[in-house]
Amino acid sequence: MDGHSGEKLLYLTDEQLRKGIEAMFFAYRGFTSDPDRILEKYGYGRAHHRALHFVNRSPGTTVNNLLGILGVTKQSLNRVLRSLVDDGLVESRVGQRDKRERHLYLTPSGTSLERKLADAQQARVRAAFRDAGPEAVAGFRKVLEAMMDAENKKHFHSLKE
Amino acid sequence: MDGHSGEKLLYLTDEQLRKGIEAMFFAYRGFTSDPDRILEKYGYGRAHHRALHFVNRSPGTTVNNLLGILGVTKQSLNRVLRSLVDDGLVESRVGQRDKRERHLYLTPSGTSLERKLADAQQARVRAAFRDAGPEAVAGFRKVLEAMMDAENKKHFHSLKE
DNA sequence: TTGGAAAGTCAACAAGGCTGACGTAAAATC
DNA sequence: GATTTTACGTCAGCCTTGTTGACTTTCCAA
Repeated sequence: MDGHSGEKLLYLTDEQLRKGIEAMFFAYRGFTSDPDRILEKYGYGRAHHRALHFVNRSPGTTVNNLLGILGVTKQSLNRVLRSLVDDGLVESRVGQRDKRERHLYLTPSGTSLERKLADAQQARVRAAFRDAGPEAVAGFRKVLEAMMDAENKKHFHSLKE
Repeated sequence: MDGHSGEKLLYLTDEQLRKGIEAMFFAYRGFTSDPDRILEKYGYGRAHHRALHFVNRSPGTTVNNLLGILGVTKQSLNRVLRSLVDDGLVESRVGQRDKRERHLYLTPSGTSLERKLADAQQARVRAAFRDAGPEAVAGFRKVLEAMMDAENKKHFHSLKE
């Protein structure tokens, strides 16, 4: 028996894993709650937020690229995208080189709502980061990245910074 | 200008906050994907997983307590709970002291499915924890806890170590 | 020139949230 | 003892957001 190695691996016990899993569950609820409240006032949902976020992050992205990032069907994305285009928050431009493609951009009102949602969400994350400190934040990022699928990790790294 | 403090607060810039937010989004997808695949085979969804998880964690918990933890309406929970009871995974016992209450327990088959789901989810979390190391895990937990609502933090701490 | 990729659309369906209303039993309170 | 509150269940209906399948149009590229 090696008491030392048992001590070192405390964070891998069933109990600790369960607590980590529960932490993800409860934290994710807080994570989405502030934007959710704003979206409700606009008659939008989380799917609209995600679309606005990633279009803002990669202006000119194609629908197909967005599908890969969001991991939903085109029918599902199209419904969300259509309402955003109809409401004048997103502009869909036919591709120059390849006219089958649609390139997506936020309009000024789209940018404005995205900013509002990001502010709300960032306020909570900023507070959490500040409270936890830089080393905790580094650990947080490290664990989250290790938790991603290979596919999602690719998308994650393809986004700037 | 203070270059030093700018350096120290790098993790609070807009870019870093956005990356933290995106990390949560992509990681949460990985986090739920393994149990989701198992649930599908049983004709269940994430809501069933959550119910099984928390009933397992607090055997004998009341419906009302579970409602608080899950943060959904009783109609929504009831639909899920009914199917689990009908399928013989959860047992609902009338309270001894207060007969209005229903106390919830996993049956052997309920325990078995919960174990299977937990194994799948824990495998990924364990691998992520192992890769990231104990200090990263501590930071991960610290940030997640700071991200929770007061209400959720209360629920989180009420669950046994 | 033709095959296939990209995009859009229609229809139908399911999970899982929600509100509102109603009923029942039991506990708590007046 | 009568009334009110609590805990739970249930019916009905609605919404968002995911799914599959089928079909069309456009248009690049082999």
